[in-house]
Amino acid sequence: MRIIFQIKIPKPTIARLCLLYQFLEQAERNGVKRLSSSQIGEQLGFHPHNIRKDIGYLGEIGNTGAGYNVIELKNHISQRFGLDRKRNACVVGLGRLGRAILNLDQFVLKSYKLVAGFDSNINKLETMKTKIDLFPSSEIIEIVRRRHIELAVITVPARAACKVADQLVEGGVKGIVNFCNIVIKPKKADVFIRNISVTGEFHYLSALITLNR
Amino acid sequence: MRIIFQIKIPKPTIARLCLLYQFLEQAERNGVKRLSSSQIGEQLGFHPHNIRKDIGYLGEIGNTGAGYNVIELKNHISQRFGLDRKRNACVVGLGRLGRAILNLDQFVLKSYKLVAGFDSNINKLETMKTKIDLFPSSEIIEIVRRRHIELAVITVPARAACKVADQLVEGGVKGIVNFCNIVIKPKKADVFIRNISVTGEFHYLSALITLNR
DNA sequence: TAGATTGTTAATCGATTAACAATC
DNA sequence: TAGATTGTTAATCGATTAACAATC
Repeated sequence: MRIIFQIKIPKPTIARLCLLYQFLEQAERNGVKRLSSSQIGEQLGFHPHNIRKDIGYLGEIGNTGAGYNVIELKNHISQRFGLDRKRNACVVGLGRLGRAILNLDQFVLKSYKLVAGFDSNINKLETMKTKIDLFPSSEIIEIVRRRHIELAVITVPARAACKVADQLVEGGVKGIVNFCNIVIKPKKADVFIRNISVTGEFHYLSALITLNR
Repeated sequence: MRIIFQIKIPKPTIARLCLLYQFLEQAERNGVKRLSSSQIGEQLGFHPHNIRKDIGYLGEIGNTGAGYNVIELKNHISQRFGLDRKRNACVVGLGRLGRAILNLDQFVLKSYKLVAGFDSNINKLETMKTKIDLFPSSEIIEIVRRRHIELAVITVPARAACKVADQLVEGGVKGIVNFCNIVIKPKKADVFIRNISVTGEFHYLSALITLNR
């Protein structure tokens, strides 16, 4: 028996295990039953050492000599990382991108449920067709609180993004995916923000290409 | 005078400097002329030490005692990372998300130019209204080659993503933003892939929330 | 059993933080 | 000049890679 609860998992490990989780879902759909650390490393582009070490943080065992059971391993990650919990989410800013995300189907969204969409343009809210409830942005704090929304996607124009983020956090949101072309930094230690934009990703790729790293 | 050319820039540094670049653009728009490492660190959530070290890799100097000139620093990053080069890009998969990206305006896209959209559904190509030239997916390799496309966004259904990526790379694409719910690994050392999905980001945020890291 | 593959400790490598002299 | 802030070296910290005993 091992003592596992207080061990701190490094952030790079968390990121890799999330990737591994997605990979295991694929594998499961394809009917793969077992995978060894070297097979996983091969597919994901990591060293097998690294995979084993990462999995070691879960405090759970593969089968010595026979690799990992795909479903078991997947379940361990989802339990440890809280991916098995249903979480409510919302989208703020219903331009093309926001509407595209609001229309993702439940199969793609997995355990996340979109329970609200927000936009500052009230006319837009009235004319839009969607199964998800829509509200004016002025009601963000209240609705987030009432519907226990933990996660949010921001797709408003850049200048409005910071204010929206503050309101979401005030309502109780703990995680934000910010798709605006702007860097938002969390103001509270228990709130996490991912700043993602097509241009930002293009910049990073351009840098890698240029430096050939 | 310093010898700077052969110094290898660590990946975390590249990522931070890309973030810094975006931040400097904001600052410039807001009329900010100078920034110190502690001001930058404050805004971006890094230690000033780290900022200075990172900037040090550019082999260029701030003003001792007076911080960094916003425009100069921005230019150094863009030159070193090749962000000043115009690069052609394309979008493969013209569902809602793909169309949203295809319609991003040039102000948001900065130095990147979308020069082609692809979809396997030819009817869709004929009925879509857009200023960007559209082609059937079967022509990816040819068009990518002919139009010197370096960057691509993939927004096709997950099962088609790998094949699309292979074709893009064969045509000469060097950087891919994959928005599918699937992990694609680059098959050539000089090709870089960013796997991004709303669900994947939600997973990572959920893990951080659950582990409170 | 023999081969394969894990889990874990140790060794290396790299990145972050600290400190301080240089200097505008 | 004095205060502020950089650039850079050194010290610490953390993560990755290597190696190997344990074991299915």
